[in-house]
Amino acid sequence: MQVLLKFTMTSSLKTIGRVSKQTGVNIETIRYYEKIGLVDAPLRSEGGNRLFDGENIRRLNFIKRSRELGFSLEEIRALLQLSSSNSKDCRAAQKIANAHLEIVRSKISDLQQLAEVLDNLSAKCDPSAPDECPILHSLNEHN
Amino acid sequence: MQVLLKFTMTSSLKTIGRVSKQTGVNIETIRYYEKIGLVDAPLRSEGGNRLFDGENIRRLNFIKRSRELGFSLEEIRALLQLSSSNSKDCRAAQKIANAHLEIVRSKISDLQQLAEVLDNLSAKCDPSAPDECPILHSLNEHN
DNA sequence: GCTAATATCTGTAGTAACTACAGATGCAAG
DNA sequence: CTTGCATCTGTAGTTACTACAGATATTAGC
Repeated sequence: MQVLLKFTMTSSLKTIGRVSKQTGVNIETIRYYEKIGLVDAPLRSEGGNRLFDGENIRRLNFIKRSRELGFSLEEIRALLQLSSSNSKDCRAAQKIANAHLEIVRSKISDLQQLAEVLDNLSAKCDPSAPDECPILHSLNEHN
Repeated sequence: MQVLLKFTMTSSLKTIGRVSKQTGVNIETIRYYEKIGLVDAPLRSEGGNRLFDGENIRRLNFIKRSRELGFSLEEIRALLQLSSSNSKDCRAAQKIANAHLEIVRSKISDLQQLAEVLDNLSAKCDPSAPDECPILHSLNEHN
């Protein structure tokens, strides 16, 4: 009890709702990250509510930013390890980022081809012509 | 039995394995499509094995091509309806395709931004510098 | 101090579009 | 007629969450 008071004075622990608002990570998602061991379990109040310290929050922000860059949770798990290890292995981090970049680039290329095909199909459509729709036709017949 | 024989003579029914190879749709996936009602249940042999006719196979090809264009199963469900309705509603098909095209374009744009950020981060990396990795740094600090 | 309202808790089930089994049959070839 | 491959059903796993239900915790107002 006294220990807890000391803590709140020096490091201002926050409830999950506040943390969620501050980091932009959904409450359920925070609990999910804890469940799969992506973040450490935070302290608890007497009644059992989670209380997050600055380090907990920093990690959530790290994850949030990484997700925004499209990293998978497993990639993030690796990045978090690199980040917290004292070696700060830049080479390893770069490797993960480059592998991810490759995937992103190949997705872009796939989607660009898709967009072109779809665009062509749609352009050929003449809604006033009652007979055959080029889109449905193309899906029905093999190229 | 006689009916079945007649059928096999005129329309050459195929087992799921053959159909899978012919269409490139996985066996389990074919069964899955049947389960969710995306394709009709095919005929069955006396022993209970599925036997696919030409129409079954045409539908699977339609779905395969649509998936390759990135349509969701629900979009495909609608396209299949349009395709089999006697109206052949081109306007409706074009609407689905255009909506899909929009999504694809916005994904491309998102991914391009991602690629740029990742590329910048990776480029700034100097693996020989032992101290701070720009990637990890960027993920740790808020922009 | 007490009550009402709000926040949080755990645990489970649902999402999309499959894939991967296990254990039981079907079927075709030798 | 047996051996072996193909199929069958049904269930659980995948990714990264989200959405409950029903039970407590906490806080604000009186």
